[in-house]
Amino acid sequence: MPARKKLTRPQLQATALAIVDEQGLQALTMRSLAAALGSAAMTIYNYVDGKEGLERLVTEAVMSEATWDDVPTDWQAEATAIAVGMWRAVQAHPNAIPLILTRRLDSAATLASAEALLDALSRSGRSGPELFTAFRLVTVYISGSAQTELARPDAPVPDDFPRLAALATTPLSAPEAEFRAGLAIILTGLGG
Amino acid sequence: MPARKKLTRPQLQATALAIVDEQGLQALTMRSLAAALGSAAMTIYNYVDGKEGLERLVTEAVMSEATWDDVPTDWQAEATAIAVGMWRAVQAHPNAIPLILTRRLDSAATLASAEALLDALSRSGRSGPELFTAFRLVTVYISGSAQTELARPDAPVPDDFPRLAALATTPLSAPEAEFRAGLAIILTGLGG
DNA sequence: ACCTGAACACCGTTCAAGT
DNA sequence: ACCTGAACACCGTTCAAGT
Repeated sequence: MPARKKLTRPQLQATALAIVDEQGLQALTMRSLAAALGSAAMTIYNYVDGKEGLERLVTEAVMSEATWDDVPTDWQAEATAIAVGMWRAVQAHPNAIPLILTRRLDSAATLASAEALLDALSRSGRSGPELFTAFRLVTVYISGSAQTELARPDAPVPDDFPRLAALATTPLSAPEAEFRAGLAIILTGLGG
Repeated sequence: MPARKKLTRPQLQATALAIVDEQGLQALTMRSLAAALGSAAMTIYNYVDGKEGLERLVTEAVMSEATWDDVPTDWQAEATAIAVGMWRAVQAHPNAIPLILTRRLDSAATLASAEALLDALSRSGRSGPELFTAFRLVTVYISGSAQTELARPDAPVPDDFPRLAALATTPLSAPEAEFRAGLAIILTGLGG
């Protein structure tokens, strides 16, 4: 009588993401996930390759949420649509952002978005190293944008930095508008 | 007879960074740092605000290494020099990159670089929200570039992603050349 | 003031035993 | 095959005691 599988990977994935969304990244442990699923801690190891595999499950879940309208347009509009789709997926799970920033993103879902973006960028006429540079620029911008707070320190800026202090008082536009504005500059540089 | 200070913050900082550089991020613990300094684990708490304060010490150490030549030139050349200086500081400490990506960078050293970059960008004629967007774009590109591997998955790319597969075989230019190429596109978009 | 060892409440993971 | 509890080797941090 071989033991039946008690859980499924999608089940782990959904529960793990829920824990991260609701209680933060540090609340996701082998033990907490197992408890939420009503099983023993060691059971998780039958579905996932250790803690790192569990974290990969979370980044996959986030990136697979990326969607965009696929109406045929010029390459800039399409690249924008895909980049915004990926950005929105990340922003929907702020607690997972440190994972997105530090883990390798090579799930099928992420690769599909990357392939679509690459296709759009190739229609700018680039190929080979130039295409690679353009692709890297846009993807780096997407992931880097996840960490918006980098630029805006939350502690008061010392007086010796007048330009930063002035920046701290300029009104913010909405996060997505800000993301689109930076992206538009990149696309201009790419020959928009 | 009040107890004398046994350690100094710069001493902690240098030792912590050395541990990260030589043994990786996971090797930096309160206990390992204390042992390297010949004192008890709890002593560290007299110099630093817990583990998070210790990590801040490391990011400060890395970012304070950023330098650049300050010869008067056009704003694009100056922005490039500063950005490359920051990029080099980060690349010199690859094991610290996850910390750089996820921790708030508000040490005086980082703010000084940011102020200089902002000054260069303001000479493009921008101010207010437009200056903010330009600044955010460049800083996001710098930090995002720390994670170069994002774009290039190390596992073989599945056949359903032909463009990514093709990209995986295009020759790499040197990392700094790649960084500069992307930055040049951004500066073109900013009206180079 | 600053230092320290012991103890506490956690981790991820190994191991041996169950079905 | 898959599940599980106990145990191991760690963490960061609290506490009480030293100087």
